[in-house]
Amino acid sequence: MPSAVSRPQRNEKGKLPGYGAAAIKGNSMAVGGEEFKQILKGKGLKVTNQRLAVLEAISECPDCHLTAEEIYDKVKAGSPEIGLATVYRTIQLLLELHLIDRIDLDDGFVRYEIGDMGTSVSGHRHHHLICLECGRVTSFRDDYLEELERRIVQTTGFRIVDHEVKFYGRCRECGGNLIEEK
Amino acid sequence: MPSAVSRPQRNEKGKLPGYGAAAIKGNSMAVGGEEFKQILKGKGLKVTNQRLAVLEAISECPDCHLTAEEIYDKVKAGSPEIGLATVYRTIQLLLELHLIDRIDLDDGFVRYEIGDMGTSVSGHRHHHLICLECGRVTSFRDDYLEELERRIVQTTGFRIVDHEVKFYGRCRECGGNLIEEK
DNA sequence: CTTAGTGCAAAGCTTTTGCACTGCA
DNA sequence: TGCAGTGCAAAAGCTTTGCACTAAG
Repeated sequence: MPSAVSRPQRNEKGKLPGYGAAAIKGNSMAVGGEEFKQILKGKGLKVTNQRLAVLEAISECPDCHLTAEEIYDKVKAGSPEIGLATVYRTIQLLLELHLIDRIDLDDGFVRYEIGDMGTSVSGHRHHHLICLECGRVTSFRDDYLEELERRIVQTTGFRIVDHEVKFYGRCRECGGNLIEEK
Repeated sequence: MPSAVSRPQRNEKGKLPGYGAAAIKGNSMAVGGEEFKQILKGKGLKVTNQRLAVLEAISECPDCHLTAEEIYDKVKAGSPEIGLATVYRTIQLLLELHLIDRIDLDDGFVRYEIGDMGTSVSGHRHHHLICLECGRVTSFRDDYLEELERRIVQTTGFRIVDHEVKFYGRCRECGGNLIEEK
C-alpha cells in the first residue's frame, strides 16, 4: 500500500510533535489511563495494549486533529505489530464511549480529537477557527452560545444537548485582522 | 437506526420525494439559471444541460441535504444518460464557484446544499439542528454569532468570514423540550 | 472546427469485514 | 481455558481518473 500518497498535508503544517515508543503510560491521557480501564471493565470490555495506545495517541496532542492513518502511524511507533483495522475498530469504540470526537475540518480528511469529557452535555465543547489561507486550526472555548441555545429551544422546541461550531477566516499571521477585506 | 426524513441508509437510495423530469427550468434555482449561465460564461466554462440539471436538483429542495448519489438519481430522472462521474465533477465545480456547500451531518454521508448566495461573507449562513433521536435535520438562521465573532477577532486576531454551526439535541416530536433530561 | 465536457469503466483510497490466531480475564 | 480482541488480507464504498466520443461556442 502506497502510504505516501494519502499523507494528509496542508501547507506544510504536517510537523506533528515526534513521538517515541510511549504507549501505556496512562498519564497524559485526558481521560486518564486508569479511568479508561475502569470504563472498559465496567462495560465488560477487555483492556488491551492496543486500546490504551490508541487513546494515548489521540490524547497526547489535543490540537493535532489526527486522521486514522496518523493515529495508526503514531501507535505503530510504539507497537509496530498493531493493525490498521484495530485502529479503526478502536476509534469506533472510543466514539461510542464518547471519549473522542469526530471532526471535519473541510480539508477532505476525517479527523479525531480527544473529547471534552462530560462537559459536552452542558454545551461547553471547544470549537475551531480554520484559517482559509494557511489551513491552521485554532481551538477556543466559549459559553456564549448558551443564550442562542435558549432562544432555539423557545422558538423550535428543540432541546439541545451539544453543539459544534466552526469559524472560517484568516488568522493573525495570514493578515487576519489587519486586512480590510470587504 | 433513525429512519427519518432524508436519511439514506447504506446500500439504499432514492427514496426521496419523487422528482419529475425537471431540468433546465432555471427558475427554482436559488442562483437563477440565467445567473449561473453568466457565471459559467464569465469563467470561460461551457453551459451544459448536465451542469444546469445538477444545480437545479440541489436547489430544488434546500433542506434535502442531498448526497452525491441522490443528486445523481434526481438528475437521472430527467436526463437518464448522465453519468455519476459528471455529477461528481459538477459538484466539484459548484463548490469552487461557492454556489453550493458541503455539509457533514454526522450520519456518515457527505451532503451538499445550495449556498446562501453571497450572504456567507457577512456571516449569515443558516445552521442545522440535528435530532439525535430521529435524525431529522432542521435549518435555522441567526445573526447572533456576530457578537461572538467580534469577541474572537479581539482575542485571537482571527478575521472571520464565515461560520458553520451544528446543534445536537432532541426535536419537539421526539420529546425535545418536554423531557427533563439531566 | 476546436476542445471542453461527458459517459463509461477502471483505478484509487479509506474504511469495514471474514477468519484464524492471540492473549486478557 | 473461553471468547473478546487482533492481524491480515480481501471486500466494500465512495470518489477520481483515463480515454474516446459528443457537443458547446
